[in-house]
Amino acid sequence: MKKMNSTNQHNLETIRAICGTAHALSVIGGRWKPTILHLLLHGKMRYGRLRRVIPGISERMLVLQLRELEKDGLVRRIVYAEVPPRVEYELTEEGLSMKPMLESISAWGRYHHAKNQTEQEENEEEELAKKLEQVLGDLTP
Amino acid sequence: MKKMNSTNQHNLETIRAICGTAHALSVIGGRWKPTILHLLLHGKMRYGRLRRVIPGISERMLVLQLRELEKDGLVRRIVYAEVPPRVEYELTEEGLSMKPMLESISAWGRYHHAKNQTEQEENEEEELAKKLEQVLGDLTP
DNA sequence: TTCATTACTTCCCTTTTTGTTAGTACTTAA
DNA sequence: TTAAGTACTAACAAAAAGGGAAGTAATGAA
Repeated sequence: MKKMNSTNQHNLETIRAICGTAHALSVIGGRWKPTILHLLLHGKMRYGRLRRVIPGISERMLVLQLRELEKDGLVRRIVYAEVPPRVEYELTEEGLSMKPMLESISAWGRYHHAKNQTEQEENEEEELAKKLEQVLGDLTP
Repeated sequence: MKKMNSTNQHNLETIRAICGTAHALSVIGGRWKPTILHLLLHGKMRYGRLRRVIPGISERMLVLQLRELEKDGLVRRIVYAEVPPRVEYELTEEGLSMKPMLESISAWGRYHHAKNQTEQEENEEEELAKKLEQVLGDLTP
């Protein structure tokens, strides 16, 4: 039997209500949402094109994430009554209002990623040096 | 400056932006991480105090998220050789460098949360009005 | 001796998110 | 008649994230 109101859900909602950050993250935090939003920042796009330019996304996920973004008021879905069907997606005003935030996230992410990579390399070098020392120590007792 | 609007260049920048964003989100995206970071922005804190001031967090989760933040170089763990034990957590330089990003996320989150709440209320009002109309219609045929 | 304090760790389970695969409706072109 | 294009939907499976409860070690106080 499932519990009707999981602690998980409750915690999530509490945190979202308390903290703007948590709310924002719950809105843009899906696996494919940053990608979709970045693409739509440059203009509207059809469903099929989104699918083709996002490498590795499944149709299910694309639809799911688009629906959530729509529900959150960030994306507008425009359906043309044609055959074959044509559906376009574009950012709403609210979606566009995310631009500064998205840019600051991206900037920090790139900075941190680069920094951590060099640190990791340094650590690897250190480890290598230690191993080398050990080996040399074993060889020259 | 020359005109450099090749699709290639554009794609490259999109990918960079997405990678940066995805990396950042993977670092701050845990359920309790924004809360922890927000608290530590105001100064160092002991483990027990963190646990007490974060409502609803389990010890398992607190430790898990702190360990991840530490691994990502955002938080420093300071252990004092005492009994009973004392462990303090504080942001590193890199952790502090998140401040502008966290603020822009929080600001947008609050803005969006507020806006969506009023919209939801308006929708509820509309629904109520519709229902009222229906009822009145039924009563006065 | 037993209890309290502190900062964890372990085990097991539930919930949430993401992925895979197949199928739908409709029309035009070959 | 069959295939191709479009924008989905449904059913099921796997993986990741999160939660609950109990246990640990060291020491001093009652």
